[in-house]
Amino acid sequence: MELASKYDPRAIEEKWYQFWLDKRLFHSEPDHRVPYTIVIPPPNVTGVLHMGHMLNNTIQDVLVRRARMQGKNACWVPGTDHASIATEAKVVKMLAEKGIDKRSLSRDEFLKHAWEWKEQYGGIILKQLRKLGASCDWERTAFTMDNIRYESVMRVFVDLYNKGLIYRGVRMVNWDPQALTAVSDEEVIYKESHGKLFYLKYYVEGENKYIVVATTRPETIMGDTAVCVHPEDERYQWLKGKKVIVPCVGRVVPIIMDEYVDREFGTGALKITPAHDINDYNLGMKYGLESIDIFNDNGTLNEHGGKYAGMDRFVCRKAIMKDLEEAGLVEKTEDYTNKVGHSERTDAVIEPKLSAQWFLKMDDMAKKALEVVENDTIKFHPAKFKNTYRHWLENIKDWCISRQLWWGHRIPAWYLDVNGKVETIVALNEDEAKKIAAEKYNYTGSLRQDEDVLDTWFSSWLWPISLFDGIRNPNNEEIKYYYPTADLITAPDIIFFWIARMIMAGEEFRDEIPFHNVYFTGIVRDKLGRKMSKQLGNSPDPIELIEKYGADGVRMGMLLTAPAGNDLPFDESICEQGRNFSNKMWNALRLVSGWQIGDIQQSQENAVAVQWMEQRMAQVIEEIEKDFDQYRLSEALMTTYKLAWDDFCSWFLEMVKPAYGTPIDRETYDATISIFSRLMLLLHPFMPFVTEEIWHALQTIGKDDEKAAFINANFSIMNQHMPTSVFFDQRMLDEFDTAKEVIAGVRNIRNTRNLSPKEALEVSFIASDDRYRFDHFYGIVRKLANVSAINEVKEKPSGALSFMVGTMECFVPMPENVNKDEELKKLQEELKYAEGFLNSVLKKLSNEKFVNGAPAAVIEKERNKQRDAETKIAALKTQIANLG
RNA sequence: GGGAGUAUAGCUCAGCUGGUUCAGAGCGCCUGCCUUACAAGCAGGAGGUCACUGGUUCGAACCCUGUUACUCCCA
Repeated sequence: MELASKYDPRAIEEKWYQFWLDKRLFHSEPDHRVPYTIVIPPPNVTGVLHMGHMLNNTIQDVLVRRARMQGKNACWVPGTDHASIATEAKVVKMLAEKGIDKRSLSRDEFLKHAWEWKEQYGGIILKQLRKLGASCDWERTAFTMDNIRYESVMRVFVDLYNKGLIYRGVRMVNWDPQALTAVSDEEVIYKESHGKLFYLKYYVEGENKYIVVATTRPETIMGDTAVCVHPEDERYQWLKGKKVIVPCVGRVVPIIMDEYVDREFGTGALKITPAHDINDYNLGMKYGLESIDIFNDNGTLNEHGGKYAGMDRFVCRKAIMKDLEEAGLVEKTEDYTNKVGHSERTDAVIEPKLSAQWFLKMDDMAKKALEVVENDTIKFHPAKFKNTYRHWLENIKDWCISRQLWWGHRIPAWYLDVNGKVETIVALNEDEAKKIAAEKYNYTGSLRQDEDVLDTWFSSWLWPISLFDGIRNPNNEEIKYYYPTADLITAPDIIFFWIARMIMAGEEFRDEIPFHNVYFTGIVRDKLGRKMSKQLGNSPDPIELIEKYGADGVRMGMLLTAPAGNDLPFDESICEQGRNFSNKMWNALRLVSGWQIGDIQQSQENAVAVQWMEQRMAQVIEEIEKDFDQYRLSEALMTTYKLAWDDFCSWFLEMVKPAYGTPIDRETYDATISIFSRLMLLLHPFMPFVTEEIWHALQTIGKDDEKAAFINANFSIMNQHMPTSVFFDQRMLDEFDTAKEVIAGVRNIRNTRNLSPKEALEVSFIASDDRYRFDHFYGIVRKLANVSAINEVKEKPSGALSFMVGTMECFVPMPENVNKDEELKKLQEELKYAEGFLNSVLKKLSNEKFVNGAPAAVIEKERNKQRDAETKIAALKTQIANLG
């Protein structure tokens, strides 16, 4: 069969993914094997694949595929989350485009549209993951709002409510006036913004004096109910006990004195608006101030806004400043830069707002969640994220879990009026609630369900448990088998949103951690170090990248520059390296598949080549295993890459490659196929497609009749056993390293002296010491450096060029055209370096403190260095003398 | 404002417990090659005051002081 000289991934990748699916090779069921479980960080159901997903899921796939090949029962569970705010926003927009106003719909009607939308457009991302090669168990695909997950959330809510951990209260929340919902503290992004600091005059009641108050938000003066100064501020002692008039509004409010005030900021006087600032709110509680809410939910002013009622908050700011100016109530205006909170979802400026919300108490859960990370029951890779984690958990606040939306898990709380008092019933469903109403309150009328839904994270925090139905059926076989999961792979920006809370849920509902290791990926940035985002348009389309470089190429590109926890400056050209590597492997296959096998004896060189390659492979496998143990995936890949490209292709194949038109012996051929196949196994987790293709080809070379049967069987590289490290002969590897240097030395001389590679050279050497013996490799040196003879000599042959391998001097005959001055110069430079080095060693050895203080082994090493340097210097001096 | 992290070759990163000729890898770059698997390639080569400063030590890229720059998190 003829193979194309360039590897074309397209058809091949599609073919094998379908093959894996057809044979259900990704599917897992509990059995006697050791489980290896990963749950996917559920992407937003509205999302499309971006580079962050590519990185994240490539890493997961590498780990899962490796575990599977190590004989574990690997299970990677995929799914999506319902993303309340994002999805609702999309559906509202879609409806608006059809001319439908959300407000004209009932809740049920709206949800019907939302589900339709989800069925039609949601989850594209999961299909895209297939192109990447993700070996997810698709039969287990879950959604945070499917039946099992929905009911799990309900149960958890009821349970926590009954434990007294969930409560409803009026609190200051982060209000998103665009999405019309509260968002959690974690969903607020603070951005630097250039604004103004306005200095306003508050006249003292009944006097012609005033106090100046600085504010960035003059529109909130409608809600002012006090002015606060520091009790020790000498400038304001005269105000004690007095009242001031809020400019424009005319309201008379008290002066309060509290140490909270920063005397350095502005004028040291602070206006207090308890309804619209969290700190003001706290002061309001402390001093019993009135709280006047001046905003509507959409960020316009309400009836308390007086003449500004109905105006948007930012329009109002301008209008009110104009009026204040005209009334002479503005002292001055300064430019001012401060951090303003924006909604993570809509980017709207967050409005602190008092409202009734549901909260989950965090104190006890936080304690447990912190402990298991602190004591390494759960390991973080890299460990530096423990600091961030600790800091958050030690300063944790209760979690606001309600959202004023329709799309999501509706809060299972029902209200009823009993003797003019509102009672709350929390139950799994309305029937249960009615039962309770009847039993507890003897009430049989209708109930009113809470209008709000739960924060999306309130379902994702259960993910590792609810995926295996462990909330509803805590003792089922699957949860017992798959939980706790092995590794969680995610970006550090959701360490609080998700990771911490999953740990809490694990402890709370299963009394067990949800995973053993957390691998933090970096954030994918562009070449300029900017975060990739839709707005900037600096993110390449992953699907286009895959079409261009192949999934294998892109996977390799992503992994190569992605050490754990480090940001990843992504440049498309690194995918090229991956594509080139696929091509290299492909061409190795082309070479091997073209070999004719002859009925001949294995040569000594080939025998040694095979032996050496086996040793080298064993050595590298050990390194790879170490890399994986430490979650150093990019290093593991680079190590494998070099084994394949350098050791296997550049060295081994060149050693055993038969001359054109001649056959190879059976023994070497079989060994080559075996080594090549194992190489593909090692590489498979990183590059699943090309390795499956080549592996299959290798098993069936020259056996066309067996091919079909082979494919029909469930043979796949996926479930072969990953080679493990075995004992290897270090001496042999060292010997080869010497041979390699001899070969490089000869090639270098050819290169720099313009000697044809076709002309054979004779090499001789003086072995000063046994460390540099390379007896087994003479034949290989002859073949790879085109050397006609290798002779050990006692003295330097006359008329020869030389180079050194360690302390061994090697010689090749001096070509005619050699430039003696240049040779001399080179030798003298080398000599100078060697003498300098010797000096530094001698200095150490003549230092009494060193000789007395350093361990014996270190001193011995220094003495060896001294001897080596002296040998080398002597050799160089002779060479110089001979030349001159 | 509080906390954390990073700084090593042109770029992206390794460098473990301070001690081999320890200053490394990949990419890029330079030179020469279309040598019957591969130019998506082969062979060879050049590149660094380990951010700066002071200290500890017989010995520092590594430990400690301070400085600077950048990044992230929290308020």
